[in-house]
Amino acid sequence: MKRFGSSESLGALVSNFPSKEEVKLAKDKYGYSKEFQAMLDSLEQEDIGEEMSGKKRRLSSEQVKALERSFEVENKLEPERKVKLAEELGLQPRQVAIWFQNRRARWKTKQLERDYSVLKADYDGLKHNFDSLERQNKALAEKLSQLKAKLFTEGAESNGSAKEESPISTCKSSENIEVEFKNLKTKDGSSDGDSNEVLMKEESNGNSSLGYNNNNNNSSSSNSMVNWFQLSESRSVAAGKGFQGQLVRMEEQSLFTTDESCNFFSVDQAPSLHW
DNA sequence: TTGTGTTTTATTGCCTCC
DNA sequence: GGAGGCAATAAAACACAA
Repeated sequence: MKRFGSSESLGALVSNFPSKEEVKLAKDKYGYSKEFQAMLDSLEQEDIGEEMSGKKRRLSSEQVKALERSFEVENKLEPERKVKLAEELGLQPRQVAIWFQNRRARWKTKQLERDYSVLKADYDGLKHNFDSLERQNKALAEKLSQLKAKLFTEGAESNGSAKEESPISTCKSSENIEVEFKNLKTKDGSSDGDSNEVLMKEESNGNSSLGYNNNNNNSSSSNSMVNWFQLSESRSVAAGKGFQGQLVRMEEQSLFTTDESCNFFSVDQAPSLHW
């Protein structure tokens, strides 16, 4: 049934046109004028010629419309429906089957294109976010080294009077850093209660899923640092997912060793993200 | 008009299911 | 082993710029 001879396929090609018998019958029945008779004869010759050459013939727009409607209902074709459709449209059942097959192939291609654009949009969004976080991370690292340098010089100045005091390590303890950030926050006039406000602002900007507000990139580094903490606090409440969520949880659970807090902002050791 | 790219119709070969 | 589906492909029909 799958394989068919050339006569069957040719028959399918000309199936939606009047047969030679039909043309002959009409001539006998209606007795055409000489001119019309000649035209019919030439048509007859053309018809035979096309049948012999086996040219493809496109389906009419009505036939295609009907097939499309049927495809929308169900893209697979049961034998009964195939025969019924073929009868309704004056086509061979095989033509209907082929049309459905090709139509499914076209649909699949389109679907792949749609899936691709969705995935690409997702990827672009994530990449944009990642770049933004990377920039922020860099700025924070720079600020941290500035603070460390400042602290070192202050320590050196006061070192003359308190030599017995334990030397300041190259990296501050996490408690000291925390105290310093708290001071910074109070200097900026912000309080803990502002954290939700930042989050809400951010979410109202349409960055609710992952994003930082990129407009913050040009703000002063102390502001960005404070914002970072505010965001961290807010996100621990908002149960952030993935990378950010992990950072917040680490902070909450005091998982930072002194060394870790030193390296935390290191751009060279950016966390690897498994997409 | 013609060359070229795209779409549509049909064929072939292979695979799976019953 | 027959029936039907799918991927790859051929070839005709069509669209369109030059």
